[in-house]
Amino acid sequence: MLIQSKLLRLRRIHRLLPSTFSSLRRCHSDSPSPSRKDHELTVTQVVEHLQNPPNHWDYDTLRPFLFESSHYLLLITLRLNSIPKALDFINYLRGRTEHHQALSCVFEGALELATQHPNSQKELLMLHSYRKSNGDNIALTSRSAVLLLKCLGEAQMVDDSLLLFKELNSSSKSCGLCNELLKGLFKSGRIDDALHVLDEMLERDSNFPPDDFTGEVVFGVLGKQEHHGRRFADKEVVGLVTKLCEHGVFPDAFKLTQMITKMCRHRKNGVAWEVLHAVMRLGGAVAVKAASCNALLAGLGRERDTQRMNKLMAEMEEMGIKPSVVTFGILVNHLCKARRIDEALEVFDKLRGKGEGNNRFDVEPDVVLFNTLIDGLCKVGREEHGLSLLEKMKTTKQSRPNAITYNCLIDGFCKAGNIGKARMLYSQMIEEGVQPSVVTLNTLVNGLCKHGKVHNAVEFFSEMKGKGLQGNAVTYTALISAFCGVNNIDKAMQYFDEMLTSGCSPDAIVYYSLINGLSIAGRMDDASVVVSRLKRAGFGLDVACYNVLINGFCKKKKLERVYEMLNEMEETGVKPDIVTYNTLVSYLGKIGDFATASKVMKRMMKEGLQPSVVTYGAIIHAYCLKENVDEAMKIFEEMCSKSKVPPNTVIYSILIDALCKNSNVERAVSLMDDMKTKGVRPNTTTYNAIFKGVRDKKMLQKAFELMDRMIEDACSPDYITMEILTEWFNAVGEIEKLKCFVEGYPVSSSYASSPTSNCML
DNA sequence: TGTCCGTTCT
Repeated sequence: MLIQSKLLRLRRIHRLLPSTFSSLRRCHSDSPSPSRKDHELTVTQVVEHLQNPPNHWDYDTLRPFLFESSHYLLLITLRLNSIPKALDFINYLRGRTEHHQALSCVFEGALELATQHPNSQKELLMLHSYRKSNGDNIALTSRSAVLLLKCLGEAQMVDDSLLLFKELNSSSKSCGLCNELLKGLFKSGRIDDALHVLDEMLERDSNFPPDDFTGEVVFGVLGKQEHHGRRFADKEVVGLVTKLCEHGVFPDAFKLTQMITKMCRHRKNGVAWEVLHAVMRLGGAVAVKAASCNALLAGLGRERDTQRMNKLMAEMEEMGIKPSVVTFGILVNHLCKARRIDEALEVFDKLRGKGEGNNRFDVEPDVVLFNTLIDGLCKVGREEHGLSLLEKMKTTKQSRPNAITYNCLIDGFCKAGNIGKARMLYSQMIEEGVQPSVVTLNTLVNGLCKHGKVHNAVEFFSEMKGKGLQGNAVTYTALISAFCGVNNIDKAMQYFDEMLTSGCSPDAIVYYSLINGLSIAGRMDDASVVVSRLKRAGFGLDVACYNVLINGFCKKKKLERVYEMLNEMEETGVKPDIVTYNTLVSYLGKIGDFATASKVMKRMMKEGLQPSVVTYGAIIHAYCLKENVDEAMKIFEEMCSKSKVPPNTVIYSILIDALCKNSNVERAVSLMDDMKTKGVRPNTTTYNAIFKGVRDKKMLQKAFELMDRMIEDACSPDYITMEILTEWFNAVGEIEKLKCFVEGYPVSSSYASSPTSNCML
């Protein structure tokens, strides 16, 4: 750029009188024509004359020049080669001539000299101030205007720029000048002023229509991640792009992509859509490449807008915009996230030419595409298929498996409970020289934690730390949650401190997990301390976190803290959700405050939140606690017949428990049957409740039958189950059956004649 | 311009 403008300037001066300008002589070997030679002499004479102090200057000697071509004056000024001298010249002329054009030319010369000065910006600004305070009658040439605007723009002297622009008449305005002004205006965040200038440029009969540089400036601003000043309105963006394109000024592929990406990031898919389509409509496949379409496709994918994704794909095909491997990456990812994995595999096969027609897209799958598919397969529990793709990758040259490939598979096998295979894959990646990342670490730590192997997780983490791999907030979240889960709060706190001292930067989630753990453990004072630390770290609480705290304070019967939380939510604009209301209703029900509970529910409905199964559960539970099982059953019947929320396991469990306590075991048993027909799976709590009932009524055969059903339901007995059954079965001499049951064998007489032998299998 | 890990109440 700089070189280019210098060259332009030189060429301009060159055109005037090349051979007279010593610095140019070297690059201009033509011998000067005789007429030029004449002028050279006179110019040289004047320059020599002006070397005298100004009070010795003779106006008569100079006068002929003032009225000859203004180019000579510019040349003379340049040859003075001194800004103070040029200013002397201007001052001299200002007092003597009516010929304003002469002044303008000498001033232009002074500006040119300033641009060549080592400290050009300062010199130019000095000339600007000079003109502001002394030179009302120095009209600017268009060249002078450009030079001044450029320097004012760089100095962010926007108001001066605008004044200067206004003072120019239409004929001295040029596209280059407007571009300089625009650059300065955008740089200072003066969006409105810039749009005003653009309006002038984009007028139908504009004398200075936009050029490519205008486009570079405007599209650059529209694509920047952040800019000062106000944001552009959606309409302004679309209008600007459209109008520029109508003038034949198109964004390059990079800038268009950048613009679209930015709009999509700001959840403005609609604007991005219009912008891309404006460029497509006016510029076609020449102006729009796959990358820009991909940016929009990715945005649409994030919003799950399948319809418009399809439409855009069709348009690309129609216009001859060739999709790239990234296009397919986005498509496949979208299908995977929608759990439409088989369709994703179909797309994958198509581009590799396995489907009908050969490789009609001429696209080779890359690592990202493979990884996307493998992850998609793992997420729906098809890890084995994922493994086969891993093997396929190893046979290709351009898409060797990387850490992400292994991370997806390791996570898949962890989630499926196959920790052994996950660890094997880890060893395999090391063997193959694929460097594990912090995500690999986190995936394994989390997998181990989630399967009750917290100790192994800690061990693995230490091993990785030994290899120089630091954990991040995700690692610590997994460990903190795991230790809270086994009620080892001290260890959780210890890891939280380690995280802070190890220089790892925590995020909101890691705070949430600790607050959650502390609240469940009933350590509300500690939870409050972590909340204030979270706030000090610049984070805020989300609804889920408020819900956790409200629940914790409810359990501790600290109602004033509950209200404090609710007020804070209102102040910070965090809207209570159904969980918040359920927590409150549940608490009020438990303390028997039905009046307030019903008020809360009314408020909930007013906020547009419909009661959920948990809301019903809370009320049913409350009636059961009041030993009003009839009312509880009435609500239950209502749920079954009228409401849109069918009862779930928890609700059945509550009622079965209450009925048994009320000695209505028959009704409880019939509810168990009801669950079976309705397909609601009982859990251990349900069985524990009914076991207590049948034990109290000494219904031994029923107990055997239920034990078999419990095994069928893949529901394992816990220590409460054992407490209920052990003493009873001992007393009636059936302890062997209990042993079989614990090991997962059927016990009722309809199954095995010899339970003992069964147990030995 | 597309791929992987953590918190979420009743």
